[in-house]
Amino acid sequence: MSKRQANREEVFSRILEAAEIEFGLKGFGGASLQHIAERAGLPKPNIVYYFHSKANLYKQVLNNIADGWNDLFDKATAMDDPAIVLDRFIRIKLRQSFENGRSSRIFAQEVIQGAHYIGDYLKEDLRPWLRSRVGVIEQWIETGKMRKVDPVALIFMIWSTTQHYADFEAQILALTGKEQLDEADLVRVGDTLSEIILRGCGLTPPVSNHPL
Amino acid sequence: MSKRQANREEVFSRILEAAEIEFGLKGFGGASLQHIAERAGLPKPNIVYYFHSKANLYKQVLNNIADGWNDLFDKATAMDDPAIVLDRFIRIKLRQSFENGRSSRIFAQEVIQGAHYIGDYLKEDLRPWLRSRVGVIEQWIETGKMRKVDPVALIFMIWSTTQHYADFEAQILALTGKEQLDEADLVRVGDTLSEIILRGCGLTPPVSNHPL
DNA sequence: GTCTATAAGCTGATAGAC
DNA sequence: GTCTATCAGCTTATAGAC
Repeated sequence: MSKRQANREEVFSRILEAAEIEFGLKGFGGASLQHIAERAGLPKPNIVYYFHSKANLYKQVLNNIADGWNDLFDKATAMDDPAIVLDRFIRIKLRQSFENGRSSRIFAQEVIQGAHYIGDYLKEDLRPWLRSRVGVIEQWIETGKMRKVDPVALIFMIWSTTQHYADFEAQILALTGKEQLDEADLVRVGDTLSEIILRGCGLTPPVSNHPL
Repeated sequence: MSKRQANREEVFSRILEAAEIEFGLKGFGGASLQHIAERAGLPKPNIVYYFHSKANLYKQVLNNIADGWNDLFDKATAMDDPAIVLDRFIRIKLRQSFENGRSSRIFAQEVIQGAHYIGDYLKEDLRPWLRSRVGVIEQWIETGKMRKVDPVALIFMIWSTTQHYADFEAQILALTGKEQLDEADLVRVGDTLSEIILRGCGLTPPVSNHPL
């Protein structure tokens, strides 16, 4: 790779990171190329030169986020133990919320505002993923491995409870008086969520509650 | 009340409703007084005349939303049956999400963007409310009425799972292929959430599962 | 390829006529 | 009290120098 290409990629990722921060703080409409450029340490027109338009830069940011979301739950089959799979799924999702809240907040704002830029991803990628995971849960129920619950509502439940700690971080900090959430919070919340949801599904939580 | 005052109040509420819609769709930064004025059927300067500034109009909208959030859980005491109280709390919250999602989405965007305009409400109103509800749950646990769980994490769990159906409505519709959520969905999701959370707390869900 | 300069339009807010 | 006309500043995006 030439020096020029290396520099080009470095500029690309610097802009993307600056854009991620600004879009996360103010949403698509509230963010401006001006502030993104300042944060990236570049003249404003360079942003447009590299990404053609604000909307396109936003799409790139959204794509980057969606790419990083491959969960362990992906590979689970009807053969696996639902208690272990769901416990891990909850704790991994929760850790992602604690450690990379910005991505979750950008995605949340995009969905709240109607999912106009990400609608295709939801219908073409996430929807098949959901259907296949619902199939696994239905098999767990049919084979008596867990209590009969609505699989879609269960998955939405795990998503919402874990993402809450990223999306509503400001509210949680204001309510608890903390300056930031720490590893102890992660373990405590993970234990609570895992125990309630697993017991609610008629499962026994795994003995070793590693926070992962 | 004079005719003039009546008209004044009607204009006030018309602007507030238009603002609620625009802020809900695009967030504070993305919404413009121009579009709010057009939606309200008024010239743009009238918005500023009535509400002094965009930020103030936004605060008024936020205040209106917070005022409407007094739950039945407010009046619960350690004497009450946690199964009945929590079941009702979940179903009322869920119905609010189904029927008035716009309010939830405005509030969610405000919190995601840092809760700068609503920070005082969180610290001065919602925080004491949370502390008092945590106290009730702790007494339920101490008197053996329910299993020991982290009370704060439990309340966040109920908030997040119910608000999810308002805030992430676009995602849910895209994933399920529905055009809108209906009464049957409300009952089905309410049953699932109530059963999982109550069983997870060592409680037996109430026999009659009214959606309220 | 990367920058400066600038265009064309929209922003929140105001001044002043009626 | 309500409107028209307008302000200065910021928005995205482009044209053209280097």
